Amino acid sequence: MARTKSSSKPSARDRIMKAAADLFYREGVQNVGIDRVIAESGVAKMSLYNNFKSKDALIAAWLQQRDANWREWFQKTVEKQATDPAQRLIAMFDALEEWFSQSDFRGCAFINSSVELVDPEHPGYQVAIEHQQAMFDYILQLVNAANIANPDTVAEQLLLLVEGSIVVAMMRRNPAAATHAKAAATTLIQAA
Amino acid sequence: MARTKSSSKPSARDRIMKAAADLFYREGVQNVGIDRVIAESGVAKMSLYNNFKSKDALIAAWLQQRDANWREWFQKTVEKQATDPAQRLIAMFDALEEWFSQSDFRGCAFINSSVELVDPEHPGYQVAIEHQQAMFDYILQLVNAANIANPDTVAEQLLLLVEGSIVVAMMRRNPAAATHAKAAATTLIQAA
DNA sequence: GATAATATATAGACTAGTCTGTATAAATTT
DNA sequence: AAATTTATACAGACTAGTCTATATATTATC
Repeated sequence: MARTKSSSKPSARDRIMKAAADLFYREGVQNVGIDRVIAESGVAKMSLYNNFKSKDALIAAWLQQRDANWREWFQKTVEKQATDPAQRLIAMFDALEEWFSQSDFRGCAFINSSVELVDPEHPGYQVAIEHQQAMFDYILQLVNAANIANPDTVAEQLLLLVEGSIVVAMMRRNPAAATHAKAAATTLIQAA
Repeated sequence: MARTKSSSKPSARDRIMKAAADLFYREGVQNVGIDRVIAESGVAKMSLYNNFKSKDALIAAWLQQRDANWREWFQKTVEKQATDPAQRLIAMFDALEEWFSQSDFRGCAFINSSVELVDPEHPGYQVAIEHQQAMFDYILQLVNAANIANPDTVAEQLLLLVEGSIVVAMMRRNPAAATHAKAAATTLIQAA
């Protein structure tokens, strides 16, 4: 966290990012106004607009940061559970279940934001697409390392299970979707 | 469509429902204001509030109608393509591909609306959950008819492929997710 | 068939509040 | 003293929903 040199309190930018992260994820980018973000972060409105040129820019910055943080958490959680690539593919769904079980789980920030933003040209939508692509790339990398036949096809299939389980877990508010996705993934990997 | 006896023009309620269906699906329930709906439907504001007690009620009514219409289309499309239950399960993904390929495809109205509405207690969110449950019930019915072992588990897995392919097709604006889901479904059904 | 009663639809002003973004001046920090 | 951050006010557009009053149909009664 960037801090001002001698002060003990995080910079305005960091406080804004933290408040935006909480509020945007919990209630959605369109349901949270700029006034809520500045109230929660305890920052003046002009400090927000000095650090971000618009709300859309703040949304994009939040999604960029969340993409980095979330994928780092996901990959670390997967990789500490197994070393074998095929087992790591399965471990993805244990990581997902852990995520789904968190009390503040409210689905995928990137799916949610693309729904809310509507316009694929929105900078935040672009980050969301890149996040999904990064997830695919990670899965593909594991599939390749596991020497599975038709790696691209299998990676696409596993991506569907990941995204599908997120959506189902969110709507039902029930993490069990991860268990079903794990079983399906096991079958698909064994068949390939 | 309900019409007044001698007039040729649809009732105000029908015009509102049609305009709401177009706008809400295309741009999302939170991005479309009541004024847009009345402008598009050519109806007075009071006609809207005489027919629906609030915007939230209109959203719920739209989702109810879309649930009925969409599932009727889906099941008919599936069932005219095959009579064998196992083949019908696979045909679901051909129907999805047809849907994904429509130029106005913008994902699942029920996933999208639950994201936008946030609150699970919102009447529209409830309809969305019921829609997903109805999709599960339909899949389970076909799985049972096909005499597949562990029908509940397999139905859950196929639901993940359905929902996952919708989300991926939406974000990428590419219907190919249906093809991958179809291949995965074939594998899962054969394995069971 | 003419008239009266009822329901529905209309236009548009209006309330009271939200939204993003800007401007300004005082207070604080370096 | 200079730069940053603060609080506050402001602009202008948008939000859901209410209200009144007029107009047009449909239906019921005579």
